[in-house]
Amino acid sequence: MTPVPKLGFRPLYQQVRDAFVQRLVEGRWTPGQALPSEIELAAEIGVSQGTVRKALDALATENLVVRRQGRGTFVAEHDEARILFQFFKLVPDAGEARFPESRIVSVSEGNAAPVERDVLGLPDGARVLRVVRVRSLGGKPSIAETVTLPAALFPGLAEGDIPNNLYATYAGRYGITVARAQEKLKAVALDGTDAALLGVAPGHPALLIDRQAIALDGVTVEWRVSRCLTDEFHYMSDLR
Amino acid sequence: MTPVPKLGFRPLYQQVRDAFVQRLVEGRWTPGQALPSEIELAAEIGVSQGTVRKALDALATENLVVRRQGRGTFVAEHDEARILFQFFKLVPDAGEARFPESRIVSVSEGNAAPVERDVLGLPDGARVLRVVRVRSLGGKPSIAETVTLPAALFPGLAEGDIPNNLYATYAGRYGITVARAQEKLKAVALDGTDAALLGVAPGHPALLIDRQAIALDGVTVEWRVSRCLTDEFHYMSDLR
DNA sequence: TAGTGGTCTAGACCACTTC
DNA sequence: AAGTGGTCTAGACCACTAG
Repeated sequence: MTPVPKLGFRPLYQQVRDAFVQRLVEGRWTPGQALPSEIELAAEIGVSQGTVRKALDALATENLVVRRQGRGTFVAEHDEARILFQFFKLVPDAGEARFPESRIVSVSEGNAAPVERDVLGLPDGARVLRVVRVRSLGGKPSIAETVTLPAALFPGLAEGDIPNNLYATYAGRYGITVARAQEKLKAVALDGTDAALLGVAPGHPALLIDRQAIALDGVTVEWRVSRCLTDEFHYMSDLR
Repeated sequence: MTPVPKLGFRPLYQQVRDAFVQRLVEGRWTPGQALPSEIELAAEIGVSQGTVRKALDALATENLVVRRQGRGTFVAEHDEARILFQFFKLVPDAGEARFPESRIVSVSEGNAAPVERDVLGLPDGARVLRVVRVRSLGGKPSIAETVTLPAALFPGLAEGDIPNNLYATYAGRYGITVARAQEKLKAVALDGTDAALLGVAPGHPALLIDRQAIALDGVTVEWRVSRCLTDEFHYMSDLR
């Protein structure tokens, strides 16, 4: 007898995890909501409590849910505190991290340029929103950034006020949860435009952050390029 | 009856994990070595196999051991591939990451300056080694860096050749395993000295990386300040 | 074929929160 | 006191590697 090599083998708890992610994608479970207890979920799906536990632990590791002993398991929210911790790595050299304030410079819509289509994975002729804003840390303009979004994903966003906490808005108004982001950092000299926005001389060194934000379903939903003054701030990176 | 609040409660599997880390610190388990099987460890310590498993899984998450199904659990090594993946975040804009070559500029020993004592947690009067080197990526000088080490931890290092892969040497010759690192990034303009080392004009923008490397026992064993050209490279950071 | 880590289950008990 | 997630155990079976 030849043993059958199960090539498509995927552990049960990962299948359960995927099913749970699907519920998040579809909005059946929404941010802040309490999930059913492990026992209930296990009974519903027809697996043991331990398997449900492994699936939920995986989601907790991915910061998609928060587990609180004695209380329950909750869908993670994009509140400022969480974003500050998870997605905002620019902190003061001395003192505590704060969520930056924003001043909108311009909002526009147009046909996606080839670069934008490439980064966001959009088809020819797709339209994008472009938000340019200056963000201040401790009252001082410190970040000049351009946020590029697929217009199709965020209908009506350009008409209203652009909120300060974008990720909370993606989740709350559009049901899109940013699960992770990839950043590429470079050191550059500021051009005249950005220097003026930040109130420094042209040529001033700045940290260039090129970020792609990726939603639960793996789709890139935002391209953000930020130029940051790092005279009194630094980008924090933990390696382990 | 009042239930006793166990303030110092620490799960068994974490205590087991700590005991295993201790073996690593003491060199009873050395890089590359195969650990006893889960069953043997469980029998030796007197806990269940599941508890040993949780402890080993924790160590694997911390990149201190590597688990290979069907083969065993091994102490992680500081080979170039691992360092490249874990501790070296500067990659070419196009193409594959490579381990950089090094050219030593100077090696010196002296009394630790106040900053150095502060960063490395050294007492007054302690001595340090300072290594200045230029590292090349793809044949092009791209990183000028100063590595500062407590002389007491690395006796005789200054006399011999300074190897390219420092972390492998810390582990192999001195039994010191770098477990994690904290990096602070800034954008700066290069001064004349560094610009000359890297073959660019003074004032050229560079990515400043200020790294503290922390050993298994939590002690800071290295302070490294690197100035990196990012014209053809970027620093990769994954947020999740 | 034997030995390893990986998965899955079932059940007992503990720590924490809330009522 | 009840309900939640967290720990610990014991055992069965699976997937992978090596001799």
